[in-house]
Amino acid sequence: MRMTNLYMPTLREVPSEAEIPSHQLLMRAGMIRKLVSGVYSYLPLGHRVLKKVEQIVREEMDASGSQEVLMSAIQPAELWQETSRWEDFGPEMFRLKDRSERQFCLGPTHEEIFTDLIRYEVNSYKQLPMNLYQIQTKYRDEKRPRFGLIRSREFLMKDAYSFDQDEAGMLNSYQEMWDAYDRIFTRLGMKYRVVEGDAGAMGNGDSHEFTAMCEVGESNVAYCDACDFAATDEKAETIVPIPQQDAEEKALEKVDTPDVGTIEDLEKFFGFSADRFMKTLLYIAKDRVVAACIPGHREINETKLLNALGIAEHDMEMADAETVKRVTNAEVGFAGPIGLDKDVEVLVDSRVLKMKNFVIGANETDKHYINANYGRDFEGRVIDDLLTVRVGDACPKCGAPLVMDRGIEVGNIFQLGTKYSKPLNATYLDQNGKEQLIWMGSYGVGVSRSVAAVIEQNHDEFGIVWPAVVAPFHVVVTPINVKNDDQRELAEKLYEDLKNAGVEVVLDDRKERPGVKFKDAELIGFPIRVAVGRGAAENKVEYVLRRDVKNKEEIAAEEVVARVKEELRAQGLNL
RNA sequence: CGGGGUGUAGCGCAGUUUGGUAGCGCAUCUGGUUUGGGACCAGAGGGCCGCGGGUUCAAAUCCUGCCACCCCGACCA
Repeated sequence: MRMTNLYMPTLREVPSEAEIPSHQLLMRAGMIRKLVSGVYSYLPLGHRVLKKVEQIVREEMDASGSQEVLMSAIQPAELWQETSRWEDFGPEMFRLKDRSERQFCLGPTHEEIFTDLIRYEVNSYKQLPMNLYQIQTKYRDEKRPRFGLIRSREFLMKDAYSFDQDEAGMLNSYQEMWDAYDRIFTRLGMKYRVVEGDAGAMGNGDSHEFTAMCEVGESNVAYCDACDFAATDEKAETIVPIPQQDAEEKALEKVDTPDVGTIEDLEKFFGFSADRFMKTLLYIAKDRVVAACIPGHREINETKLLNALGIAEHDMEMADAETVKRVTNAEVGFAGPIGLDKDVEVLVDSRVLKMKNFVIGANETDKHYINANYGRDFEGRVIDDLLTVRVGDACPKCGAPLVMDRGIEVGNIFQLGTKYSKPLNATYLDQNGKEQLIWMGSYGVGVSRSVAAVIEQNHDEFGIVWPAVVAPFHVVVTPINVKNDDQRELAEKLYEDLKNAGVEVVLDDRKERPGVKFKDAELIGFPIRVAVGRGAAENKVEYVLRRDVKNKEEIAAEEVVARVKEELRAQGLNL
């Protein structure tokens, strides 16, 4: 490709809307443009990268035995109503109606649609196991699209669904997908971790997330250096030590605590540390109010609370001040489990049961109880764990202190069990002629998100540093001065030679000064640059790797093709 | 959805306080010089100043309603 024919509008300045490196660089390198919030167009360079990531995913899925299909993005409401996810999925679903008012959505995921595809025609155990996948555009009306391709409302995803006879089969399929994902992200050159995840709206079995580690990531993962434990902060089980407690239960007593509403205030007021208090957090969950009681020195984990309540995220929010006043008869800051409005369900983190003689809100402005004790003074539904993990917490597996890091969730795998086959009645006849539910799994890779993740892990002050396997082109040939016949002719020759050798090469034939060409080449991130300049008359050119741009090597023109092929092979390309 | 902010040329911004010819840098076009790290000179094109109402002789500027976009918080591939 000649650069004069390539639509790659690069920008010198950073668009003000772009906050993180991948978004800024994708915009500046002329790879994407925003259409509306959370919706992007892919220009030629960006499209080539997207296709390459897609192809790596496709190859590894095919290698795993999964079969590619293509489903519509438009899905009828009826299928979603069968699993009751039409309501459960909530406002994130893009919904639309046809001319006769029939309801549809733009698919945010395809469990229902794939299950429907196989439910009438997979009838026998002989047809199982089966695994189908597609690489297709997904739609989610995110509350807050952000960070360019990382959180967009339209995105390219590979989604796969496995169908098995029983749990053992499902676990086997799950492992196969895990292995395939390891191969995919390894080929993409990613630094990633596989972490236990919370299944959320997808299912209720185990799930794992493949997280590309980087500073701007939106997921927090907790992991252990001493063993293989790793989980998202939503999922990670917390081990929370409760300090030595009083031996005897003391008498409950109401005390004045003027203007002492927060845990910090309480610590100052009583001179106790935060672990001597119990917080009572009020939430509105599907039109009712719930109270979550947790040790005062820890933070709640709303995902765990949602799971305990069995509701979806969009059905719960922190209670507003008005609601707090109504159920506690007090200003915000004095909520406690004693004397709360009787319709409020009280959930208690199990660690509270180990605490003795602690301080709680009295549901009366400027009053707290001291010496409160669970069981004697109040009760509630005890939940094992409602807390958010912290750096330094004991690893639930081995007890070593946990470490936390950020990352981008680029893939996930879910054990679905019969969550979808049951409501959709996807069954088969086993060897005994008995009808059985199909056991399912679902498996996602964020293809467009992976493009952004690769950039987050591979860039420098000058631009993108593409791994060759996903680079839009492998090589840029840069004649320094296109008016110089020697340079122009040698550059043209190298361009042809490289093309003939199967290398994806761009000839920067623009009438620009060298600085402009170098800046653009580094911004776009071609893995290899061959500059044809003053050495052209002697058949000498400059050979530079993007990942080591300061290191310039002068080589003979005859060596170029061999050197390029050698480098690209070393980076995992078949040439 | 709550809080904050911004909408002026393709990109980055000034101008709005105090109403009076719509500007600057980059990019683009023409001509010339230049050619190893985002050149220089001369000239040129490009604007529903987010949209609708209102006030005024006069609105980018004041009032008002709406919309879009961005950031922070809670959710996901």
